[in-house]
Amino acid sequence: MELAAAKLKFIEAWGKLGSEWGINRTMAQVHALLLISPEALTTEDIMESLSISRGNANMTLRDLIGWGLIEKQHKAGERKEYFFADKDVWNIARQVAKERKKRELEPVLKILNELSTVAGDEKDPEFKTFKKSVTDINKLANNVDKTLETMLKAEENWFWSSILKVFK
Amino acid sequence: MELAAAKLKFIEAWGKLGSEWGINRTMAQVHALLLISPEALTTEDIMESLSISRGNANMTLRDLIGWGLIEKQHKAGERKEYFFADKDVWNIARQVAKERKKRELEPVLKILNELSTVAGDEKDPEFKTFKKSVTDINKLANNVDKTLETMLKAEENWFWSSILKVFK
DNA sequence: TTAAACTTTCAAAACTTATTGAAACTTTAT
DNA sequence: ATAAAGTTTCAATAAGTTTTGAAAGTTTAA
Repeated sequence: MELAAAKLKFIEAWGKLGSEWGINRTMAQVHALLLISPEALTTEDIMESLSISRGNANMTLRDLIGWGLIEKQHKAGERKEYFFADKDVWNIARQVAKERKKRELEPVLKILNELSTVAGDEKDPEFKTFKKSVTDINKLANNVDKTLETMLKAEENWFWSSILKVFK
Repeated sequence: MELAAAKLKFIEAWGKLGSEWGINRTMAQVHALLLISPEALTTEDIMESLSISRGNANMTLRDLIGWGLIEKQHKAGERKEYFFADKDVWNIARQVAKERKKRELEPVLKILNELSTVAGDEKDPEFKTFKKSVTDINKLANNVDKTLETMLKAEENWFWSSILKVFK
């Protein structure tokens, strides 16, 4: 396979994966483009490579900075802003895990805790079923939360060797 | 908090979480409703509880069956079909993990393997950067795949106690 | 201070996805 | 065989999301 074709395929696949995970396609594609680019790129470069408008490129770049996945770079003597992506895939995974934990898991944990306080008649099947589901989900969510917490602090090699050793 | 209010809140929260995870809101809500319902429900019950149309209810129920999250139930002497959800939260988590692995992770692994075969000049920064990203993502994805594989086979208590023990 | 270079914003348009509702279809009981 | 009960389909529509592009804003150099 040719490098040029492989790049296109990679960008496309990353975009698709992103959209299945609630990250918009363009954002994932811009990230992919920067990830495989050895040099920092300008807004213009990105607009051209992906055939997107200036407005779209600008918003997307801002979002990616907000997710901690890319950074601005200033080149001495140049007006233009350049963007580059952290190339360390473990950092990327941690950064995404951190953001999703904050944006999604934590609000859910908060609600589950509230819902655990519901009072009712232990003889009522409606109450019992509700309580059991909420309690069980709460436990699961807490375990996920603790595991993510560990992941955020961990070195890649240590993390996987620990997990895979136990499970092999 | 009142049981009735708590139920509504749970259904709403589950729906929101679903939509953040690429599962449509209605599907997540129907699942939530069945999860906290001690009895199997009819299409009518669901339509009414969630104020959705017959067509939508029918499609959503079919999708949930496709995900292995709910089942049809026949009551002796009744024409109507009833639906109920597996109440075991670990089973649900496994089922979701299994489907997403199949639908999302496996296609990505396939593409990554194709992309790893790309040939090029080791001195070319374009090539080196591309190759490194693809290789690193491939490794990460394989580790996730193995971990999920273990999870699919595991008992809940064993799984979490193994993970949390190592990480404490 | 001015104007060129560049960035940001946001309302409108394009696109995508979800939902409705009525018609077609299937099953069952008589 | 028929009609009642129930289920499924799908074209039309609604709702939601993303993208555009032009105007407004900002920064820099001369």
